[in-house]
Amino acid sequence: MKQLQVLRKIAPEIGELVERRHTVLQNVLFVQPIGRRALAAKLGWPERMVRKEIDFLRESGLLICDASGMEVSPAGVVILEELKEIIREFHGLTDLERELAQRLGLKRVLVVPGDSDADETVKKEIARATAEFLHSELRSGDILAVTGGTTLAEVARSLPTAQGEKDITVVPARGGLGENVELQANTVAAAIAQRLGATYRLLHVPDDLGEEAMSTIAMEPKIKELIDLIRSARIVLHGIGTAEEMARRRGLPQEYVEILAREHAVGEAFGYYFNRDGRIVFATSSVGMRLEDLADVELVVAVGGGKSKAEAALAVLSTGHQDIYITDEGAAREMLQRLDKRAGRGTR
Amino acid sequence: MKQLQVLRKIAPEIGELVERRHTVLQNVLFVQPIGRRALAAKLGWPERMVRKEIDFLRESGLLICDASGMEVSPAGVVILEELKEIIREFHGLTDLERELAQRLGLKRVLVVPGDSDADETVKKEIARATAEFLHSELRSGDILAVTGGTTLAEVARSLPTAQGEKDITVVPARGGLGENVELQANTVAAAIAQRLGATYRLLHVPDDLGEEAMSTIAMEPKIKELIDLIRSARIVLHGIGTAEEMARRRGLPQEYVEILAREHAVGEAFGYYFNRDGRIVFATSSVGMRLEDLADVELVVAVGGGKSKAEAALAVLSTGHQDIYITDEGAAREMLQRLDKRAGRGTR
DNA sequence: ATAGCCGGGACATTATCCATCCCGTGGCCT
DNA sequence: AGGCCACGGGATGGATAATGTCCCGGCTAT
Repeated sequence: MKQLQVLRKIAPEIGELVERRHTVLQNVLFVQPIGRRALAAKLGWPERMVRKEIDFLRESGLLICDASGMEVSPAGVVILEELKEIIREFHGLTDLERELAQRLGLKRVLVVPGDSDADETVKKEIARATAEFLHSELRSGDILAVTGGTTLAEVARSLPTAQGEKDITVVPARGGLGENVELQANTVAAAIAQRLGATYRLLHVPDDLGEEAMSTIAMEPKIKELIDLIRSARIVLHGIGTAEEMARRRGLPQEYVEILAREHAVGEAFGYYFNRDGRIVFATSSVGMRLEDLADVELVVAVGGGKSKAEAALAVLSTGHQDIYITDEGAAREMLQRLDKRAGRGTR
Repeated sequence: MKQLQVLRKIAPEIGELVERRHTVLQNVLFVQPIGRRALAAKLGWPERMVRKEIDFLRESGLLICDASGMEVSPAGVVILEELKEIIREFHGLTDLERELAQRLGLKRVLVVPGDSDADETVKKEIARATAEFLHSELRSGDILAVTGGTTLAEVARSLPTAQGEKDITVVPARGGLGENVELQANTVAAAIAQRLGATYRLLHVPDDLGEEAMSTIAMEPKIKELIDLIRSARIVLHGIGTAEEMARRRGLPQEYVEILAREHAVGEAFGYYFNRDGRIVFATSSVGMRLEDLADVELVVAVGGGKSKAEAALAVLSTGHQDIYITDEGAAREMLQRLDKRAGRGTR
């Protein structure tokens, strides 16, 4: 703990060094087997630099090369695991977590090193951290409501495959959202349930229905029962997206996109679009968990990383409904910076 | 602890780096203020290397430069202190201590990093460690018997200046030994006593007396009383020297030197010369603590570092009278190596 | 006053690093 | 089964940084 800080004082370059090698190792692990050139392109590093690190890691036995490319050796995987805590220390993430949690009024914030925008393996790490957290929180009898999105889909893949000794039900937080099918809440819920050995219930509701049709459907006994089940969830796990990207991904009609622009929507979470003050400025017509229902949920976990999502996350989290926020360093630092800027303007 | 080992696996060069800077800092602290060139000469490093580290340390605020040379800043002193444990970890000294203690049948071995032969500050560190250990072991009412030697003289200088709240008596283990006065046991005893705020009794006996004259003197009531006091010591702290060097330092007559050579004397401790099996092959004629008296002493502490003293230390320690041995890494590793070699030959 | 050592700067030389290309090979697709 | 593509590893010339060495102005101690 303290020793690392001392080391950094006497030899600051070790930070860079360790991090470079950690990044290489992690990225190789992520898409192994991979070639040197592809890796260089992926990292945006000069090929020679990648090569140097590769050479070192290979000679250290942390990486093995065969004809098809490079892979992380078992020893490398162990090292990678052990490095995690060190990197966290280097980045001062524990302090960052504490400060962000306090400023956002959350129970806890989890921050993984890196920035999803710059390094896609970071997203995997977020998912991994989320999966780990989820796994430790889930109890028998729980109802878990989840949303869709790339991050959540990744969370499912990061969960350990367990036999269903716990009696858990996984449901989508809201109905189908017109996205790519493997990113839909239904799909994610099913995937998570499968990993957990849990049961799941799906909510198949078209997304582009009018308000009346929607309420009609919601009256349907079987649907209604399911909606009630969703609203009784003990844990809600949802992603956070930027308004812009989500609108694009859902193929939102032009008229609605204009509304979003006019109202300065920046963040999105399970179908609601928020402006930077956390006010709902638009909502997709769907059924299931509503924003106000979150107040009755015991544990609301939000996930989302990447510097570009910082403003979105601030918007969503300022609704005050979340308990836990899992993100990456890029988003976390950007959020703090924006909060500082606002505070500065506020007191001026 | 474990983190350091992980770091070394992923970035072995940090060991070198940290150690270089630590060495510079420690050496500067030792003879500050000192100039760049003098330091380079002292360390035997290229001037440019010293300069690079100096530049770094200065910019980090660990070192300050004025016209008269460089000094370690207060922050540097703190870092230096914190680095000690890290360096110990790097060198695996804890394991080294354990193994050596077991092989030598000692209660405990203390090893400081480095080699006194190559770096004179290491001797200071041995002295420092000895002083610290001594300070923690001394109790009220103790009688402490010490020998002479450069290391022991340094121990005195490393002791904290304390007011004499403890009732301690410091005595020389044996009579005057014809050495340089500030290295004599009497002088060392006085110096240690002064630092501890203790009382001391000195034993002024010429060194070159015949055996008969010596016994006559030993019969003298006041002398006898003092000798008895010495033999009742609870703690004995003695240095270890190579036979060759001690003979030279004491100006031993040629005839005796020949005896030492013929008998393969390698080690020396308070006037006794030992061959590598720990057998006494020669003894200076003096009075005070005899080898066999050590059996009745509660705590016998031997001190001595430097690779060149490894064989001497092995000889002295194989008498089995010592409880604690304080040394440096250079001597410790050399001793282990020699032990291994002997064991190898033994089983062959 | 002066001689010696101090830090800092300058500079040519050397070693290292880096981008880029090429080659033999193995797997994969056709 | 054969050709193609991407892989790792090696080689090379040019850029870049590190290095050894010297000198200078200033301060200190004598």
